Amino acid sequence: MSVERRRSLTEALRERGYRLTPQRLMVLEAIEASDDHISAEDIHGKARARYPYINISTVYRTLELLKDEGLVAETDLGGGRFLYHPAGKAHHHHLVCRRCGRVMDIEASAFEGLRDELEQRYGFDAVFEHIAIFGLCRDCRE
Amino acid sequence: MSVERRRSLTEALRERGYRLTPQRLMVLEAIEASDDHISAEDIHGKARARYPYINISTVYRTLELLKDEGLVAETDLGGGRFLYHPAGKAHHHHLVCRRCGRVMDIEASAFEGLRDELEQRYGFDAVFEHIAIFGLCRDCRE
DNA sequence: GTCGCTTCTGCAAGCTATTGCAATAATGCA
DNA sequence: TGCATTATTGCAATAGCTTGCAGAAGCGAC
Repeated sequence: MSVERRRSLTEALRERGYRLTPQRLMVLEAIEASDDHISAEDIHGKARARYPYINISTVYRTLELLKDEGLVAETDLGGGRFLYHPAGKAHHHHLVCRRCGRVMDIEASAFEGLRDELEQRYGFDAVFEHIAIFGLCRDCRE
Repeated sequence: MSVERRRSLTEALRERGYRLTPQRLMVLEAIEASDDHISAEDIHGKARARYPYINISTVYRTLELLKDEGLVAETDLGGGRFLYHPAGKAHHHHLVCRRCGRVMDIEASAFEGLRDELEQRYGFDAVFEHIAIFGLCRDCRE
């Protein structure tokens, strides 16, 4: 994580009365260092390699904070645990194949039609955040 | 539960090599007796009122079975636990208001557009089962 | 630098849900 | 009706995540 990045994070947190702690930095860096989605357990493992005393509950509390700040996105891809990744990139969603387990990323624009429909029919302002949709991928449909 | 209903359930289970046990009947009846969605814990409570030795793990395993059989639908409405209801009625989904907590039922047809889009763009056969969509209801949008 | 306020952390306990295993009981067949 | 087979149950342990609380530490003021 760059120095500029860290400074902006410090300010972002401080504006809301949060503090910048080593634990929080380690959690965020573990997520940013991951190419793919990463689980809370793996984040804990990476952070503990640098600071063995960090507790898993601190990881979960930090993840909640980073979610609220919009820095990290949480997704349930159906593996019995939540996965996390940086929210900075363009919003996207996931198609999870129930047979082969493959996860495809799709553009958020796929949901625009549904969003408009829910708005018009029910007056509902839907928030789509890293949705996972389950089903069968092209290859597994035979 | 009517006698006819029970007989068809017996046959439905037996066709697949399952057995009809008192525990399974109690779980299913608890769900059917509930007007609304009901949690696993509440199902366990109702069943235990009739048979105090039934174990919570039996409830969960029965729920899994009933889900597989298509008799019961499971939904995560965001309260930190899953909720269950009979699947016999028309399929529907849920709009959950993040502010007031209100849950609106919506028709499954609202998802047809999205389904078609995922099929055409990605060749993906999406399965929408009692989806919960979070956002803001009409009243809470101010 | 250091003092004090308030947030944050680590620990332990707790919650919902799942799983391995041995005992139990439902079903088919003689 | 009784027996053998095999699904099912209850128990206990476990996984993932959350929460209450007391001590630790970040941050601003001096």
